[in-house]
Amino acid sequence: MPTRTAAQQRAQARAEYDAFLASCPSRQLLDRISDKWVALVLAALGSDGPGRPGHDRADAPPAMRYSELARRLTGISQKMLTQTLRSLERDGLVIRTVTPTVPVTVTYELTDLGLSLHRVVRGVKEWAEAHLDEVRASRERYDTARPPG
Amino acid sequence: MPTRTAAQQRAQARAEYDAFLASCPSRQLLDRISDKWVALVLAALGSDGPGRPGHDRADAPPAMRYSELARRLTGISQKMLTQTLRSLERDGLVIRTVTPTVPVTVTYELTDLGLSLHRVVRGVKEWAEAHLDEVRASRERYDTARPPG
DNA sequence: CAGGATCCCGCTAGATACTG
DNA sequence: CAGTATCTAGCGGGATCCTG
Repeated sequence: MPTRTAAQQRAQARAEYDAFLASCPSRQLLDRISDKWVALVLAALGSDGPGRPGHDRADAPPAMRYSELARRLTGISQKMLTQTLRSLERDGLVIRTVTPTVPVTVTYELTDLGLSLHRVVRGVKEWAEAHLDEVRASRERYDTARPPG
Repeated sequence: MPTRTAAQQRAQARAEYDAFLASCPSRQLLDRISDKWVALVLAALGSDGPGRPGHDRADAPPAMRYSELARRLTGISQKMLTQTLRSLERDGLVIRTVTPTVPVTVTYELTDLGLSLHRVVRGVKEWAEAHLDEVRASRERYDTARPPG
């Protein structure tokens, strides 16, 4: 009888990388994906169903145009949007498709790898939306307990 | 017959906040929790079981001392550790406990709210560790396809 | 339409020194 | 031990102008 379960062994076998260690390259990757714009872009590209009406296939991640993303992510600068999308493309999380119309049409869609990250990262956005009130209440308590001065 | 399922209605009812909107306060909260150090601190405080041996209760989130956290999160500066912990405390995600020994002992532990965030954020760290190889391969392909120059 | 290039400011993260 | 205080360099990120 083993001291570890099969699930634990699997988890450990996969974890040759440890983001707790500054020297581990997974630390830098964690830094990259722990980003507001990454979360929002992935959320936009991964959301299907009622939140995003009018897309073609119901089961596949919808492709979105650059301008669509820019409209969806209010307040993002074109620089940050482009930069984020390039980074995601380089990391294999999104596919960039250029259609030579005039003017040119560029669409972005999640890869399978990007979809897998979307599934975990969407939770962060949803958590923020769901628990904002509790966080605000806590801040108010904290700030009134020790007045800022 | 409703056009939306009960689950969809619930999700929408909760989502009075929308982080896609720059004006929505949940956007700022998303920005705060989309942070490398937040992810790592929560991961450290939330991890129980074989990853962190020697804690007292097996089911409760373990309390950790400041120095323990500093040792675990290699490369973090004391400034960032303190700052991150203060922010998490203010937001109601961790509890800071001061024990008047000499020298003083300070421990941190997750609140229920913090535990709920930990459950979603732990996935991000694990994703980075699990998929780093794929990301690296993608980067190499991308960079060789278009040489940096 | 979908960016590329450039300028520039602000704030943040790190290093260092000091303390109850 | 667990911080606080101060300084500074660096760069993240916005604004603006230009283009295939």
